[in-house]
Amino acid sequence: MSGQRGDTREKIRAVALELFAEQGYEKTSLREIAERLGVTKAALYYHFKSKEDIVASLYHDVQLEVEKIIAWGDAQPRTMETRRELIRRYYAAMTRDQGSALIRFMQDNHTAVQEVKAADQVRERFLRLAQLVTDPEAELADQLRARIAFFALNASAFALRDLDITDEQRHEAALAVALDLVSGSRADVDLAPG
Amino acid sequence: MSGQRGDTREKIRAVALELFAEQGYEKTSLREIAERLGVTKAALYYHFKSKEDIVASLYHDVQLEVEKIIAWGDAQPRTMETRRELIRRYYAAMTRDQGSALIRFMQDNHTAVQEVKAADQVRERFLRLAQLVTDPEAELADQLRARIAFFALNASAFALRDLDITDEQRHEAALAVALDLVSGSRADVDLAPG
DNA sequence: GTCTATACTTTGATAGAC
DNA sequence: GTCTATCAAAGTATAGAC
Repeated sequence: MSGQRGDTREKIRAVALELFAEQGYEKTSLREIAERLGVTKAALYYHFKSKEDIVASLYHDVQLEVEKIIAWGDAQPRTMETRRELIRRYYAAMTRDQGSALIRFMQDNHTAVQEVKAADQVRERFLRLAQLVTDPEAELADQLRARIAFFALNASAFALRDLDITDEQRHEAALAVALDLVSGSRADVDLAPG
Repeated sequence: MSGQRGDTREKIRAVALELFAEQGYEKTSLREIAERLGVTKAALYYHFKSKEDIVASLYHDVQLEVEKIIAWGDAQPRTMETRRELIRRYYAAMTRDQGSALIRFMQDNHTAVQEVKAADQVRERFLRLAQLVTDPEAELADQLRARIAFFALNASAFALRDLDITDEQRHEAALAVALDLVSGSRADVDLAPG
């Protein structure tokens, strides 16, 4: 109750993320967000200059998160173990607090918010992440396999939703598959870790 | 059958798919579709009872396509070769004529059109497809690996878009990775960190 | 059966009062 | 910092022309 000082903006972001993740960006109206907060639509426009500006601020958080992982990766030797650690760090980021909701939302709505500059930047960072786990000398199929690792983490919720398993079991399986994918081709089993 | 006047509905579907795929479902207005066809918005409401009804009719096509593959798979012995052939048939369906645009659109906009019953049915059919390539006795990670095969086909365009390759090269790599994923576990690889 | 004219409702957005 | 009032454009709906 104390201090609705500067946190109205944060509340808007929280409610928006919740509703966006639940029903999609376009299906969520500003009236809905405002009503949930007990304010008027116009009040939102004091804190954000547009609806897209709200979603852009959400994307910004994802970008910072991915940026940290890339910065770490850039400073490492380009070894297999670095690649595997990149997967682990991405996995950690997307399972931590709201990271999952954010990344899932971002992936789900990537056409809806196509023109947002922040979204483009995030996509660009994802590509950088993909490049970090890719050996450009490897065969195309092997490069694709490594990059698909990130999608395996993201897609696991949908791909396994008919199975009666816990979130933890799913997370564990997703990480195992992702690490497997990034670890090289099936032909060359001699790619030892480390 | 396709007389001069029965095909307005088809023209609407074609223009809608084109615009939806290009700029997304929500970003495409009925006015835009109508103008492109030289009719009024209201005319669309004679052929379709709502905007969602248009997209539902598009989803219906995808559903029929996937349904055919499932029907074939259900009639086969549940062998490894059947699973591999399921991947090939799905790959063929999504690279044939408009199949690619349809499936890509569907994947890109799956939150935007979440409440469309047809979309739910398509998602349900995808799950059925996933089950057909899954050995329920296998370890969870291996089940996920097999199911991720479909995502590898779908995600290859995004995952490799920084590489200077032809569509054919990408398709070939995607198919190779998908067949690899569906072909079983990689128990021989050590998944523990360094 | 096929479409237009018209109007209704809700959306994202702006201006100005308190 | 939030409100009221208002806007243009969107999706929707129906009456009626041909």
